[in-house]
Amino acid sequence: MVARIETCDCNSIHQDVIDTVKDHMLSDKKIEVLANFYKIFSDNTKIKILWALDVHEMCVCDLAVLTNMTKSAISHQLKALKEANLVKYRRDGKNVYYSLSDTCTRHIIENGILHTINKE
Amino acid sequence: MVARIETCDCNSIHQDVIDTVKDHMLSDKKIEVLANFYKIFSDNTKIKILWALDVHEMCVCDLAVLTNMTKSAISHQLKALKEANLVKYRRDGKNVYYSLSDTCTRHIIENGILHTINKE
DNA sequence: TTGACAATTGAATAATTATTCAACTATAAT
DNA sequence: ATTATAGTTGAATAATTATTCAATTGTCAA
Repeated sequence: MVARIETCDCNSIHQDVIDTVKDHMLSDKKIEVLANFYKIFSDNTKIKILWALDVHEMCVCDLAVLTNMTKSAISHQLKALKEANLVKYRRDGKNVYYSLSDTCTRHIIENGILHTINKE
Repeated sequence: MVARIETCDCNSIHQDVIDTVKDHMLSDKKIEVLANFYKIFSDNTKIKILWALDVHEMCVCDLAVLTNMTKSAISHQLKALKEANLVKYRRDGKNVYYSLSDTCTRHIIENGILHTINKE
């Protein structure tokens, strides 16, 4: 028997509505994965990096100059993008060149722009 | 004359690439607005609320019970969703009923699910 | 094999966002 | 009017995420 933790002191809950919604609810796992996916696109730096890489592959240093940030900061961000499978890389001598690994990336960004077109 | 703050000590920057990318870059404003838009979808609670409201309009208390969170926490989240113009509300007596104000919301979520389908 | 430099890493710090808490407003019923 | 309940609010706190800093790795050239 699990102790139910009350977070709500309401009397007028609509239990039928809650039940219906629960039946149609996404799984916690799906929500978690989805939130993590959009988390990438909720950061200015990451969007900038992704958009730049869609134009041309770049090394860490190029990205640092472009964004006026340190190589370390960029490297940390690229790590997150790698873990999300959004970028790939190749080493050439001392440089590591990054590029997009997923064609959806541009669409996600463009789609977001469409939905925010009147908000700038 | 603006003092250039050096964030990079590299010698091997590819200035041609940086220039090309700069030409195709999104404006800072667009990136900002876009990041703020996706910020909404980068939070588990907000996704849960939005998905629930797509199924049926709900009062704050219903949402609190559904998500097992306090009314206050839900209310704060709803405020953010209101400011993003994603939800609308109507008062009926002591209750305030929220619903989606933008049909794009479900598409954004479903689109995200498509892109993360193999990651759960 | 040593020096130089691009890149990465982990830990510390800074910045941002979510939640809690207590006080408050709005509405309805007595 | 008073009381009860739904919802909101602002400030404090907690939790999360980004950036900095210092040290380290990998590669190349001398």
